[in-house]
Amino acid sequence: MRRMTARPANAHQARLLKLLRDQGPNSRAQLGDQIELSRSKLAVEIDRLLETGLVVADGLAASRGGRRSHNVRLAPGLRFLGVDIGATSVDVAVTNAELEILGHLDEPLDVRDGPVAVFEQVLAMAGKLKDAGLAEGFDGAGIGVPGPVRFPDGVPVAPPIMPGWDGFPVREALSQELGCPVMVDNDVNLMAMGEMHAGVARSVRDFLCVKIGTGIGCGIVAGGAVHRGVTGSAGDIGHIQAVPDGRPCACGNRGCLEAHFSGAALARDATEAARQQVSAELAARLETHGTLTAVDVAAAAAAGDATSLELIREGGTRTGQVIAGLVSFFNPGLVVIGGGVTGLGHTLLAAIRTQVYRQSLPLATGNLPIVLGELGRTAGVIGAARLISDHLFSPA
Amino acid sequence: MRRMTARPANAHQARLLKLLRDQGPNSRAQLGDQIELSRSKLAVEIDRLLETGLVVADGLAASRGGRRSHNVRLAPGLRFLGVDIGATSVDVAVTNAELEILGHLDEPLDVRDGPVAVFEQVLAMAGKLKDAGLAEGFDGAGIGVPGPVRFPDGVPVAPPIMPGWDGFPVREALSQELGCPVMVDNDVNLMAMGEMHAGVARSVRDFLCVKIGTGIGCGIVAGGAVHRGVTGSAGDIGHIQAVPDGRPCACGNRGCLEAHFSGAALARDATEAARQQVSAELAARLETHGTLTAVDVAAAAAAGDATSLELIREGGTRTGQVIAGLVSFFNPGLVVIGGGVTGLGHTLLAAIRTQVYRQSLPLATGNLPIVLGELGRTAGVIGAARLISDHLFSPA
DNA sequence: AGACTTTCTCCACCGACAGGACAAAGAGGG
DNA sequence: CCCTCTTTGTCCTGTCGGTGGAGAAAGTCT
Repeated sequence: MRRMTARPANAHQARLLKLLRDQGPNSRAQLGDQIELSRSKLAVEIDRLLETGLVVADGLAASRGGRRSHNVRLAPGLRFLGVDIGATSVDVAVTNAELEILGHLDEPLDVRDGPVAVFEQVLAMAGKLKDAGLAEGFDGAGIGVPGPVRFPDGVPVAPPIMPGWDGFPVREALSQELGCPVMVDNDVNLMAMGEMHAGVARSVRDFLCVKIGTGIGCGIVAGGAVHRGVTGSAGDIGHIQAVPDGRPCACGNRGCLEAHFSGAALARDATEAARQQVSAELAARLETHGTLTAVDVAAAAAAGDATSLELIREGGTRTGQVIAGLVSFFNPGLVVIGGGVTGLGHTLLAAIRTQVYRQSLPLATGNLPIVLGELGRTAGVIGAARLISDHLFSPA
Repeated sequence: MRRMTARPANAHQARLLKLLRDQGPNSRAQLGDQIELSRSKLAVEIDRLLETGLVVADGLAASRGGRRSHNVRLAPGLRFLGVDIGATSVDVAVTNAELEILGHLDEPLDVRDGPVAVFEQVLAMAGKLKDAGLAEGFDGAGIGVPGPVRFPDGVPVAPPIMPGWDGFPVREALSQELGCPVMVDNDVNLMAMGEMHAGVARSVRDFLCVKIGTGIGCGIVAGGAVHRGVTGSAGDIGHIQAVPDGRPCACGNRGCLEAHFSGAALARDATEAARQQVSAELAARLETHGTLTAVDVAAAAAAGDATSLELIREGGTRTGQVIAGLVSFFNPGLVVIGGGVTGLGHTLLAAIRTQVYRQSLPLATGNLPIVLGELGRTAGVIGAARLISDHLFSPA
């Protein structure tokens, strides 16, 4: 299959492509209702898009009491690759132009193995998806990495948990390997974009997306756009002080949020509790698995283990303290909680909510939903596909 | 004088008006260099602006080796009123269309007297400036109030320190009284806009502006635009918890930043120190003035009083702790410190800097200036004038 | 079958804009 | 003082983007 080469020639075409992406097949009339453009002009632009091959005819729609409309849709052969690299696992998915997931793989991985090893694995996973017949090639790829990224050129900068990645030209290297345009961003930002595109944050223009996995980060969406900060490190809330003179953190300070609550901290606390025989439930799991993770704590809590519940509640409270400050500062319309620890579910959510509603100003919390993400581990890859499609569906 | 009635008819005219506002008189050629428009089209738009009276001819400029250029400038009779209402004082200034201050008054005031009394005073001050021959009327006014504002309609909402203002239609009422368009915003946001227009934050697109006065607030500028949050309360950092189980705060919580450091807290601490005879310097000032304010602490510190220095240092450390979190979160390119306590100067600044540089991530602080505001108490009124001019210089 | 609706296309007209030609006004050199 | 070069500003024409109306195409409903 010939890969996508054309780009929208102007802002109107870009707008139309994004409408078709977000809403699927549409008739000219439906599109005309949503765009400030006369029918005639609209027809011209759609004809041009049809010529480029980005858009194809999609049969007749049902009549609404008059002449039946001719639908158009994005080219069905377009394929985006979404990659979400975490600290200990990676998700790779193929989507069509409407950002629907056609195939999704996840594998364990150690990001500390460095970019070369990681990309070998990622490319192999992409190859598997191709071999399964889901794509013959990719028109674009979005990549999320667990650290700060200099966004314009797609290069990680000084990532604390990714030694060996500093300055590696991710965008350029992958673009070369895949033979298509690539965009790179922080994994948390992509999760936020995913939830904004297809999750709980649909149509919300100002919100925070807190991702609690191995570490803790926060995607910031202001006015419908991701705020990345001047060096791409915005949202790095894991090292905000949550406990004065608290636990030592890898960053050199004490009391960082991440030192007190995160996937890694929770696993450590649980192991400690198991070893000290504080919790029989956890001790049994340690015996079985040889090591404990957040998943074990979630399972133990679900089984009613008091120690696990207390660990989750305390972590939620710490996290809630920090989020409370961010809510006062940023005044979002929504807070989304996601990431690996989402399995901790409503115990965690309740602790966070309690703390935020107690500490933040009533005006800021009055109508503030705090909810779990809706997309789970697909949020990142959908966000990645969204990132590259936003790029490709903009005038060149 | 006939007041401004016209508004720019399109985006080009708006762009030209803003260029003339920010750069003063300009020739067509100079304007053409900064705008993506052909000379012919540019000339047409300028002619139209000349017809409306918003812009006037301003003589010939010096030759640059060829034909001398005909300058144009914004109508010299345009007048904006900038009002910055604080908790205990009010600033009122008149500017021309280039936002240069032609006259400036400040008076003490108690915002708790309610909107009616306050506006009576403000209108009287505006009248004085008129009587001084600085204006015959106003083409627009910007108003800053010390509390959250529902921005689109210019109404304070649930302002903690402004009982009696909740829901008062400030914009509508003042527009009626002054007979000109009015825009209302939080005083901190206006300070940020002022420093962005004419102060230290010129040409910075992402920065924080921390105003420490009676209370503490923070203006947030993201991508060159003020972020106000969904309910207009963004930047309300005074009630972020700075000290776990710290002092009780008026908001009902404990350990709020504002309870530990602000103009009001500092005055209280100083009075306490004077009463307890910890500081002879402060005790003497209490004797003389009957009451102590931040100004007394600043003076005592300047005179070498150890207690005052320590109070400032501790306050700066607390503030720095909170700012450190915000810096990690927002990753700004600049932090501006301003407000009434700016008089505390470099002792305060040093304490804040130390804490931020210690606690925030190196990537976020690596190239982060933390500086005092440059405009002092004019920042608010310049920001207010800027606010209304941005509004008036946009297509209707 | 006829009336009404909805969708889409065609066409004439308008305004936005670019770019070149040209005029005006100055600098500088011989 | 004349000539050339430079810069600025105006005028004119051609092009393109875009609107809105007329009308054809293709339905539904009575």
